[in-house]
Amino acid sequence: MTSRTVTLLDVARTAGVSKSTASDALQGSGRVAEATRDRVRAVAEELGYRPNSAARRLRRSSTGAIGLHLPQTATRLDYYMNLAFGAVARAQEDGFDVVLLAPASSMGGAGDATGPGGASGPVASRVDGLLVIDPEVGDSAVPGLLDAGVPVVTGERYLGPTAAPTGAVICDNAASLTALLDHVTDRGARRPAVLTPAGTSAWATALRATAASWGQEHGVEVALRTVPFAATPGEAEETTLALLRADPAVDAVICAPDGAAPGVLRAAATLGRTVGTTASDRTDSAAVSDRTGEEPGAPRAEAPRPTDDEPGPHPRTPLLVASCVDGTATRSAEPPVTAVDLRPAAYGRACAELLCDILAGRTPPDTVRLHAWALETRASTTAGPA
Amino acid sequence: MTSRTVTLLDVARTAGVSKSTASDALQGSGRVAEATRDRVRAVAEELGYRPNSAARRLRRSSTGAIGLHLPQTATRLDYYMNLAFGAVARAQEDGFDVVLLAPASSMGGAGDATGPGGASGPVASRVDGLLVIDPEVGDSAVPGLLDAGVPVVTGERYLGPTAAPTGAVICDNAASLTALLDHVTDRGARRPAVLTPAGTSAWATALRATAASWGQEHGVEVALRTVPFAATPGEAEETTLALLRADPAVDAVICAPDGAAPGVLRAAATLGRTVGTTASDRTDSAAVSDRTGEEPGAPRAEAPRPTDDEPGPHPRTPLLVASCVDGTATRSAEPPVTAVDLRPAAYGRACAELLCDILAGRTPPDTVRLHAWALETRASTTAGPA
DNA sequence: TAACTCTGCCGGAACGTTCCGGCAACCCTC
DNA sequence: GAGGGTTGCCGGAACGTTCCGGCAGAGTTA
Repeated sequence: MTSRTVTLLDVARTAGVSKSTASDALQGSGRVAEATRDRVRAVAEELGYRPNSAARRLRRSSTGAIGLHLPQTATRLDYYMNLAFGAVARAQEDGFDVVLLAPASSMGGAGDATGPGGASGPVASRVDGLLVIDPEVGDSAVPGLLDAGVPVVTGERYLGPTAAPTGAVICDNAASLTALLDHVTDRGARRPAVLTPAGTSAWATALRATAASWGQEHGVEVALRTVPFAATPGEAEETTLALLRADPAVDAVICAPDGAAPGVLRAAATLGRTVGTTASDRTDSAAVSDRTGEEPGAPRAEAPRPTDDEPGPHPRTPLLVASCVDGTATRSAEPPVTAVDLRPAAYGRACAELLCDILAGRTPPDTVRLHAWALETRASTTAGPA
Repeated sequence: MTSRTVTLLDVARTAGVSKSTASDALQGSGRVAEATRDRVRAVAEELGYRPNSAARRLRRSSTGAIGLHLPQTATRLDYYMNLAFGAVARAQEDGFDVVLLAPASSMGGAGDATGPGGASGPVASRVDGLLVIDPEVGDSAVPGLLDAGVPVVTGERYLGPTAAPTGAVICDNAASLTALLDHVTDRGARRPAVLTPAGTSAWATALRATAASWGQEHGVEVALRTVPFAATPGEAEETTLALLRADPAVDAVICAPDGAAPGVLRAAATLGRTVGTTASDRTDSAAVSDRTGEEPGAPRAEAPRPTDDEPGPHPRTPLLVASCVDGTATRSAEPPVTAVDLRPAAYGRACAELLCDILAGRTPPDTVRLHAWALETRASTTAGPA
């Protein structure tokens, strides 16, 4: 247990070889006899040799890290948290660290010559590549990142003017919203509504376009309302209340942002609209009660679903509810909400993988890959008998 | 616009000084005439000089980055997202990058000698310091991080056996839960319950201890139930249902994990328990309706609160609901839930700041700082008129 | 055996920075 | 006008790696 950090030279000396040979042996480069290689490896292991990453990076002129930029508005979405950790896991496999970029960061162009005590250099000198997730045209940090001089992979395309081509992992958002609309019409909806996301991300843009075009193609009038990119339940509730009051014939609401979906459910409850296809079949509440109600003496409150015996002005058709993004909110809502699972962790992993492939030269820097989504059908659009 | 990257030597030559002087001029170190300093700075700016971080780090033997470890179970909590970005913002001010550590990562001890294509070195050689947030005793990654050989700041204390002392930013969780219990009893609760978090984090441990001791000190019997560290609404709902059925006298539920609070509300609704002190005063729903109900012709559904005209077995006292952590879930619940705002962004910032101070030698490595919380009183524990 | 081609290993030069010691020149002061 | 202090600048040596060119020696061929 030496106090000094053990260097490659120490390993080489102990193994009785030169540092070049030691390096080659450990790296697998150069020509080294198998016996020598094994010996050096053993010595390195025994001495607890840890390559100095700074030295290695200096020599190889690579930083061993990739930057991750997330939409600043999205701080509160667990979606991005999962995505981030997916990216971290994949990047680690190629030996890359993931550094979290501050939303305000960037400075890609030739601007500030690193002030006295100032922040370390520009992003280009600190990372080998960049992951830019759901880039918004309005995000001032994005253009600087896109031509920072390092390979970039965007999660969803960047719709603004762009100089250099970038890699991208994209989702077929048109297809997923179409699937959602098809699903609710299959389930009987005659007049669906879509709460489309505001903003200039490719995701939001595609959803708005699809929401508008799907109706024309199917001869169905689709009601449209816009909600913030990362809408809160309150905002969705407000919008849904206004929507359903203005147009009581609406029988399905597709809420794009996942976190906001509970708001749609609350609005439905307020207006006395049953959620799901056939209210009579719904036994979710009973199922929950059964699971927890093993204590025999407990007053088995036959509590009515808030939406059951509804004394509203006039009977209404049930309301189907779905979301374009799956997440904790949709999964754990009551009833659970049908949603498109974008599989954020896998998505982050795919982005990191593409970037790693580009950095390793395994694929061209403008490669575009498709990320698969999955429709999670839940009680909010089905009878869901237990 | 030279294609070659411009180095310090280029700057020095152009400015007509030696590289030493150029370095001193830009760093503010050494003795340099003011005129020279300005000239070098100007040249550097003009040439677009960017210091090579790898070289700098090699020379200074510092990496310019700090690692951030988050509880693996907490991937879905926006709390940690906010905390992370707070830390990033603060770290940036001292020129540090924040690298996101994979939950499975670590490898602090002398174990694996960086395999051929393997991940880059151990965490100690990649970062100058570590931020370990809400360390759980059961987290296998934590011990390795704590004695990785670099300064560590923990967010909340680590309760396991620890070799080297670390810095810490802590919250007075006992005080915050006490405040919550005092608050609900002030508001009339006679028999509060606490849904304590499972796990071995300092936060969870302190809450459990306080929940148990507060009752004794106040001569009040506090009902206790344990829920997962990052419980879902469904889990909280189930637990609350069981709790309220077993003990209908419970008139306040304090749910430790923020994301789970809506589940308590759902359980209350199911059992026909009004949430808040005086149900008759509640006008939240109407307020929402007013805001959205501009359209005059819209059928102004006089939808009853699901919890109003309650046909439950027998009349019940209203239920107060609160949470030990504030977040999107508590803020946007219906009604909004009183919670302790741990101010995660500021917390992350405080952790990063302490680590920066330690790394800069501005404070001893075992410094402990207190982070202030704030009680956010909301409708779930008040009459909340409008 | 001379002329080759491999194989296995090594020396040394980078990579771009920081920092220490030194060296002129200048300014005091007696 | 010699001694001592200060100021401004410089040369060079690290830091720990990778990688290129080269060099012995063994094996192969003529």
